[in-house]
Amino acid sequence: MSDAVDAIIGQWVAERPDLEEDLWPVHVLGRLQRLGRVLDKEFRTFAAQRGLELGEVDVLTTLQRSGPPYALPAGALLKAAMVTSGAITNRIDRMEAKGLVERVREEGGGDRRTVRIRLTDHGHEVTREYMAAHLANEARMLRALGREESDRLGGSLRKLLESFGDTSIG
Amino acid sequence: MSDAVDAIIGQWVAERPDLEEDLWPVHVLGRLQRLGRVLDKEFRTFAAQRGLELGEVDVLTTLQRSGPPYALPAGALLKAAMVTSGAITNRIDRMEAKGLVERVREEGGGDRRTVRIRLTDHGHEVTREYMAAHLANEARMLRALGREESDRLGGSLRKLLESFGDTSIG
DNA sequence: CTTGATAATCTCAACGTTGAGATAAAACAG
DNA sequence: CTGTTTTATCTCAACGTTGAGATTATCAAG
Repeated sequence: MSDAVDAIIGQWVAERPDLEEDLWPVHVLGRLQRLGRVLDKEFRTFAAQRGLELGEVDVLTTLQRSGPPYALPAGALLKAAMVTSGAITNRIDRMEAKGLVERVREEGGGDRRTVRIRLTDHGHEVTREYMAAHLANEARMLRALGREESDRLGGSLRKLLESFGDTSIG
Repeated sequence: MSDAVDAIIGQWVAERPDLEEDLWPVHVLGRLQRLGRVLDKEFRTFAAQRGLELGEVDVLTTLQRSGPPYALPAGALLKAAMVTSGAITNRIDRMEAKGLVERVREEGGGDRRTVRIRLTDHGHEVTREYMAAHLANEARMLRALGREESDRLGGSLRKLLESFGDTSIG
């Protein structure tokens, strides 16, 4: 069997035979790049059908899995999401308007620069429903691979992420 | 060893123990999503250091590997790049201004709707230099994995891409 | 031919992100 | 204390993409 990346590599070998020995990384990184695009599209559509932006899902799930009191500083969210400060401000503005989160400033002697983003009751409910549907969808997407090969694949991907220094959430 | 995704899954298990059995797909898809972001950033920086946008590299390499006459209709480019028509028009506008490609309309009895995008001599040279540096960079990125595990990993990723129906370039 | 449907590209406003800079608070040094 | 540096967030213009619609050309029927 062959996929789109095999076709691309085939074209390269035909056009630039001198590169053939150097094309092996494309089997991994070309596919990762392509899978990134495909998954991004898939997840974006999935979120849109439920009235959410992918970046908003990111914030919702980060807050939910952080546990009580389901509130994090904006800085923690932008590191977890790997985006810039402008993007987080934007997302929170939108989500606050939707009633999914609320900005909470420290009351007592806390740091008055930080703004904690807190999941509202509505945000909690939306996130719970979303996660259930999302996990079912992910399981479906991996049907072709099976549990055993998925585990092996996950192991190699972990190794790769570690080698890139991606060892903590934020 | 553990990576950022292990940390994320650990948080979920602590907060929602009832989901534990359903979290296994995250080991694969969560890492793919995260790798997508990391690689995107890496490749984007790499391209920017050479004065190119990632989307422009996409067009350049697609044209180069397509072989003589190094010209494709705009429609072929947008399918290969998995973007919409507006994005391709934009990219070609920019790249034409940079002298990397040129729009060529069919002369004789050809289809006068189609616009062929042709790599200029300058575009050829830029692409050749870029590919050499890019492949060296990719080999470096996979050092931690080694050739053998890279091949196994590539095989599983191919299977996944095939199951998503990603089996041809256009 | 003529009509209608399909196809290829371009146009343009809306959208989310980036990245530099502004603002304000806290931490540190003298 | 006072002045400097660092930290946390917000502001805003520029950028690339999306997605719907416009334009122009081809194809299929009658």
